[in-house]
Amino acid sequence: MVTPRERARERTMAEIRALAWKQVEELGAPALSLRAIARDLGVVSSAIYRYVASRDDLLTALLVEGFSDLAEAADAAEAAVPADAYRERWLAICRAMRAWALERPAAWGLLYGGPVPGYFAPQQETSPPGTRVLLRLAAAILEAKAAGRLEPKVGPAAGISQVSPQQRLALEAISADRGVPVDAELVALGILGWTAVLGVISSEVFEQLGPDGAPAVALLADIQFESIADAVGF
Amino acid sequence: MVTPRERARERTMAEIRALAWKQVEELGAPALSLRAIARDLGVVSSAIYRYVASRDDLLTALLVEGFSDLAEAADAAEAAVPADAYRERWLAICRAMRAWALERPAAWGLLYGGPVPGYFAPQQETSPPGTRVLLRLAAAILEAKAAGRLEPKVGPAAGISQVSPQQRLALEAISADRGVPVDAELVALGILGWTAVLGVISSEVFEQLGPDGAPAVALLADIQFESIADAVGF
DNA sequence: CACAACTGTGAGCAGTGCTCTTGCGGACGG
DNA sequence: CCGTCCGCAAGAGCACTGCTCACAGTTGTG
Repeated sequence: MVTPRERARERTMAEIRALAWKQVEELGAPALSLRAIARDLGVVSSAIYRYVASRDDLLTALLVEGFSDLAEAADAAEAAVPADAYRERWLAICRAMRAWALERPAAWGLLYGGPVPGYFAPQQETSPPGTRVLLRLAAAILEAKAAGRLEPKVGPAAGISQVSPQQRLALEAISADRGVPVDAELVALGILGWTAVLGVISSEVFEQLGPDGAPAVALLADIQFESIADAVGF
Repeated sequence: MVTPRERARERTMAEIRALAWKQVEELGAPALSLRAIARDLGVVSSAIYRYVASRDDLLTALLVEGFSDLAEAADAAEAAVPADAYRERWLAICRAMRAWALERPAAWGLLYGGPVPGYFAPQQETSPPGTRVLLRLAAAILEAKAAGRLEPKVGPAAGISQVSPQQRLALEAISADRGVPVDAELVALGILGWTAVLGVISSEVFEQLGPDGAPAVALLADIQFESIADAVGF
């Protein structure tokens, strides 16, 4: 039983989220203003607090929504690739992440940029959607490994350097927490890939390569993903 | 001829910058408040504007100072390593960057995190100090290559994938702009290393790996630098 | 129908960046 | 040595922010 009131409330909530995204994408995450949303909504400023407890509360909601949206884009891209084309699955996710980030740079900044001042994300809420993409990438690596189709080119997994015993213990404990027991070398490899991908995308989105560095990163993005895939061993 | 007045002014300026850094490191970059600085300085709020034109102006000054400080830390670390130990030079810079970032997380966020809302860095001012570290890393690669001591393990430079003709043209134009003509494969490799290093450090500093992901990244940071060095071909 | 829950109003507090006018005091030229 | 002038600080003020609270109106329900 859904009353008209509930329907109206839900519509208002959706409108608030939409306006909030608009603000974030136009002016950046910390410029998010509840009063401005109220104005756009044609309502007095204090009325907003009937719908959202605080600015941080709204920010958390956006964060969760953003992570979920990104994860769904990645999932969709991955689903379009045969399950046994491990490298292509991994690359498809990377490319989907990049496309999403370029389409919504401020949203990417909200998710993976520096922390918003004074705001600390409640990890119990943001963590599940926030790790979805990472887990998909990890799954591609694990499945490739299980199928004997992974030949890492760098790091300990390639036999170049070594994971110390303490590191091994700590890493295996962490992956066991996640429910998927894997060996330390693979965890190291997965995290290397993840951080490298984040670095590639963030460098492009945040324009961290000096004046005319941006076009270079743009040109190279796909080559970089391929290179990381090489390194991981696909 | 330096008047006492100028000395006093310079002292006040330095104090303002110090207080500003303190605020940035305690509360984050966008929480930087000129009024708060004035309070700490024991002066009325408007007096600050005798020293700094605007909040953005101060932010730019901090940005330049931060980049320079980081670059000097990196230079010092590199100088402690023999010039022909290319891999170690490159690793020393990476480790210095990470140490600096962990020591001053908010400062790292200011330099390499998402852009501060509403603030657009004047690239002509921030770019020269901002690219110093990148150029040092690039120099290590170039010199290693010249000495015949570089064997890339991934990407086009390893012959795995290819740089398209248009990409080659664009990349060589860009590196020519910088004054150092190098071939496209090396540029791709250098940028790959740079973005990967940024990704590793930012992931750790910004805690982007979920709840207990941070310790894993911390444990792995050095292994990741080694792996990236492997990939680049040191 | 009456009561209760929900929604919107407007005033108000404390904080922000930034501008403007006013006045003080040290530095400098005659 | 004195008067002028300029650098500095003060304080009021504008427009904005998040957030709270007492109040009024509307709507749903026992």
